[in-house]
Amino acid sequence: MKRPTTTAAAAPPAPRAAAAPAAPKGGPVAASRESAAAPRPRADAVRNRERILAAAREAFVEFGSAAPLDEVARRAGIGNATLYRHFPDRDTLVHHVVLFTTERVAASARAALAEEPDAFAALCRFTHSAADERIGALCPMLADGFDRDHPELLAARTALAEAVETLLAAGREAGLVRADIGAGDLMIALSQLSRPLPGTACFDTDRFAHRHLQLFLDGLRAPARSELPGSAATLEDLTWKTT
Amino acid sequence: MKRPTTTAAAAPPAPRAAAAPAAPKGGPVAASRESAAAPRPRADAVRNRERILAAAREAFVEFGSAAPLDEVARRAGIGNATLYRHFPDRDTLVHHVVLFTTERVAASARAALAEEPDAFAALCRFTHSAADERIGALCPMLADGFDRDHPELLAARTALAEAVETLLAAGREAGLVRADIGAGDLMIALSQLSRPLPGTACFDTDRFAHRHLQLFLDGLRAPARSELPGSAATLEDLTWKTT
DNA sequence: ACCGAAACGGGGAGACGGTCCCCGCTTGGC
DNA sequence: GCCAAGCGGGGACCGTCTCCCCGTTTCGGT
Repeated sequence: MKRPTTTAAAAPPAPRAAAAPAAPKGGPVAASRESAAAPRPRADAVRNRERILAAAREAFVEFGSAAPLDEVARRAGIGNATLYRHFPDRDTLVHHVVLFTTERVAASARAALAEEPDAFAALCRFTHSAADERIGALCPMLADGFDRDHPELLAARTALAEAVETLLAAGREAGLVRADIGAGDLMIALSQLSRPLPGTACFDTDRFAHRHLQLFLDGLRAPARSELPGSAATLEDLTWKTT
Repeated sequence: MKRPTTTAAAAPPAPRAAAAPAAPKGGPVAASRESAAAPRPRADAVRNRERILAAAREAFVEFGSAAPLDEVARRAGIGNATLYRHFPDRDTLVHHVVLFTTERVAASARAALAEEPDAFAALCRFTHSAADERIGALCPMLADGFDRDHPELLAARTALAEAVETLLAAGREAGLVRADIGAGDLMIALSQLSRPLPGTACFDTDRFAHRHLQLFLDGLRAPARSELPGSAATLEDLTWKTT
């Protein structure tokens, strides 16, 4: 859960070796001039990059997106200079953490949908694994200066939205999920319940988070046991927010 | 919080009129020397004191107990000097906010218990009104330097604990609340769901909070719809926490 | 095994933001 | 109508975070 060793999480800031064969042998010197600025990054640099993203994700969930960067570096077990070398400023780091997390959560939604035959079981599996993936790290996206409309993010967010909506729709159609809730309701409550209580790195969040998520999920089952105040929260309700 | 000035956090900054008749008319000058320092506070001072407590409660829920004090003053609609005059340092303010909130939440628990015939309805009423009372403002109590054992707080906390336990026990005995949850589970989830999402003073928390609380409450009903991981959280689990 | 270059870590200057005090003005209360 | 308690704004101090500099280590190719 804490080790993001799985996929090639995001577009690396150091342009990857994608264009490797682009440089013809004939002119290695000329190749180094412009397009072929892709000297495959060192193994330890890649490892550190992933450690930083994982550490930042935890720290952002705990302290918000204003978490001290030196603290992030400390948790990642690296020097602060290394952090700044990989991500020149805070905005860049936040951007990549959000992207990283969005993609991982979306992947877990698709996996749940594909692998669980029961629609409600799929919803449960997604919910618990999104908590483990620290979906709360997406909250900085709602903050003021964040570039919500960056193409990379837009794509990732759309994919996530689609997966979650599908998951919920399946549950509703199977008559297993009450009809008066929206994907926004799930995402908000999920973020809230999986966050550590403020000022308390101390007692382990996870022990309680999964209990309370399960209780919440029990409340989502059909038939509904009560009437809800207000109206269902859609995912648009989350991204819009007019400051 | 950072400064261990904790010692005197107790003394009420504005000695109330408790000792009002202590000053005999015969010697008003002599009276001002020591014991009778209880000149009934002015009406506007009392009003400001309450505004500060209310504003601080909101700010602490939103930013944690490290919220900028100038921000608290701004929300209270007063100058910062007035804030410091009422509460000489942050610890004192936090102390009084926690006390204030604890007492109000406990009162609402007792009211729910006394006035609602149905045990589950009482639990619902308490839950929603605790959210309105910003129970999340009690979280600073879990922070590092906080003097949890101050007599005033201890009494208030005990009263709150007793009321909540009674509320839950009534629900359990009536067979309306599942048996595998503790008061700690309720209080934690309640705090979490009623908190604003970080970095977002923007979209109104309350609109969603009550929906999600209601969903959570639906999950608390008997019969239980699932088996919970871990074990029930007691209220001791909340106050202990060994840093 | 060796070498060059890429990557790393620690320490510190600068800047930002929060705390808290000082002093002239306003307002409540007798 | 008096006067003292209470108020508000502005600013100096100070702790903290950011970000850069430079000597050292480690990777990866030959």
